[in-house]
Amino acid sequence: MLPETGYMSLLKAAATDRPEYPLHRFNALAELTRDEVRDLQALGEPPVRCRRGETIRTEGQPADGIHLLYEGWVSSSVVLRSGKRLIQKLHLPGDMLGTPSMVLPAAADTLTAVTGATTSFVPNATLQELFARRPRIAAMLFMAAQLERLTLMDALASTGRASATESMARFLLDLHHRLGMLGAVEQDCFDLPATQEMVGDLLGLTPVHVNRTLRGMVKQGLIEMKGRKVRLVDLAALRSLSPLPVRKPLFEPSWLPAPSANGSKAV
Amino acid sequence: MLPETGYMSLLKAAATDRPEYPLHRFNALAELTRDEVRDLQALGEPPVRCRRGETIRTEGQPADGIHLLYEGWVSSSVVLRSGKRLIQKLHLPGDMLGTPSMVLPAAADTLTAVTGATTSFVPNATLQELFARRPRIAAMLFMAAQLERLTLMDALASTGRASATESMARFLLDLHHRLGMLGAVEQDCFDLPATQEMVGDLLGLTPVHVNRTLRGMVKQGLIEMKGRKVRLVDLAALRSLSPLPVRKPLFEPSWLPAPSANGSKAV
DNA sequence: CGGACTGTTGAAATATATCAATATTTGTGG
DNA sequence: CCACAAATATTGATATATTTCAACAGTCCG
Repeated sequence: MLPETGYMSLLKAAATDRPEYPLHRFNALAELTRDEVRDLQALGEPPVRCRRGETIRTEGQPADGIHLLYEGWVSSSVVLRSGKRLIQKLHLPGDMLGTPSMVLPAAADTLTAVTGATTSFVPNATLQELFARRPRIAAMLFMAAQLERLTLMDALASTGRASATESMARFLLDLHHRLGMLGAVEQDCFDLPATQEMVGDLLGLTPVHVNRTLRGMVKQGLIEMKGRKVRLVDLAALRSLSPLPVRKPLFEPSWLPAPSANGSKAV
Repeated sequence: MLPETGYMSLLKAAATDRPEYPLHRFNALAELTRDEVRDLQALGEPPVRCRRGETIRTEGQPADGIHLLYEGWVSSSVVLRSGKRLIQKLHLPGDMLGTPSMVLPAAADTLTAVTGATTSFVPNATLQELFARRPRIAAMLFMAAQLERLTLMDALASTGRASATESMARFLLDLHHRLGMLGAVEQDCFDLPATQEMVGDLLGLTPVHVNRTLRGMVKQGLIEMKGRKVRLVDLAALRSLSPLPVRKPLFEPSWLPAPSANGSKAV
């Protein structure tokens, strides 16, 4: 019972000193009301901490909810029949993990902590309730799903059709952009906790070739690397290498429903 | 003004003799009430017919709505910076086209009719109203988006990481499955109106290599081809070639909201 | 301190792209 | 219905990016 006690104490600590769920993804879509913020912050169960390499959820397991990522990096991966692993996405804080599996009896992907990570579980029933009570948040979740589709479409465009260097450029620019929104980029320099093997599984390349590609880009003066820090030296050149430009989603789409009136009091 | 008259008469004809929008995608998720069916059938503007090769909507154009596909095949494509074209998906009847662009100021993809096709436009404002009025349909649309994400994830798994033959097997099995739901498959034989170049743009292969791959599969006895008809001769072998199994979505997920009570009268 | 990951580099093998030429099909106007 | 042009399919020879295999050097972490 020893592990249990550690887990319980962690839960207790989280309940009293709960970290904040980053809402920048929602804020990019619309200005949230105070009630909406409160609802979203209270959505999940108490956040749980897991260590690097730990599995949060395994492909094929029954899945009856999603996970909110509070802190850290988490990968979403699938194993192909050939035995190869495919990483579909590297999730950053603020992402909602595992939503595609909501329509399946079992989880479609495996969620693994790339760094230490804090996540919070949200049962499907809770989401159902939110959908019925807050049509505006429902619409935003729908839009978030469409944004994820766009991301996947762009990934599809870069993988297979583009050269290794082009794919890599896109990957680095995407991270640069997403980490930038979290304030984790300084002078175009950021932490890349993924191993080269992971990057390979993400881009559809051999780890060996990932290495050669990165070294080549360093030699060309496109990037600098030191340990697990990367600096994008020549952003312009990287952008012109990338098969697609980074997308700018629309701010406050006109067709969002009005905020619901039912909150703690007025709105 | 000549084209206008043709267009107008077509609209009028459609208004009186409107074709049905295939709802099998929704029916796979939940049993629709009569009111829901009525709402969905009345959702779009009068359907419009377009001919093979015609463009329904171009990438970069302002997009303030989506398209329901009533009949025919439509491709969704993007042009990369390199000039290469990427086809993201071949849409079949019942699909909703262009939803990812709802979160963007301009369309993310170009919609082109692969065969003659009938589509109906749905302004974003109409969808907004539906979201607010029918939370259950909103939830189903959300789930449909998640299903599309799964499809894209699988496509990502097959493109770039799998061999040409494996990708092709998956592509053919996917069509076999989707066309089957529409009743367009007889004895594992179906029409494939896409050119080999299109298939190449879809799988990330050269048209030349698409040809070699198909011919190879014929020689191996996996498939048969005659004109633009394909027959999947050895389904078992194709399935074991495919990098991922075809997914079976969950029927009637328990967390769907209850149908709204407001029907033909009150709102 | 040592063992296990992780990164780096080289040489050979291979799947796919590219270039090019010819056959076949499809669509269109007479 | 035919004839003709354009689009599409087919096949061969060669080029190339990436993989695979293999060996070794760092680096992390208990």
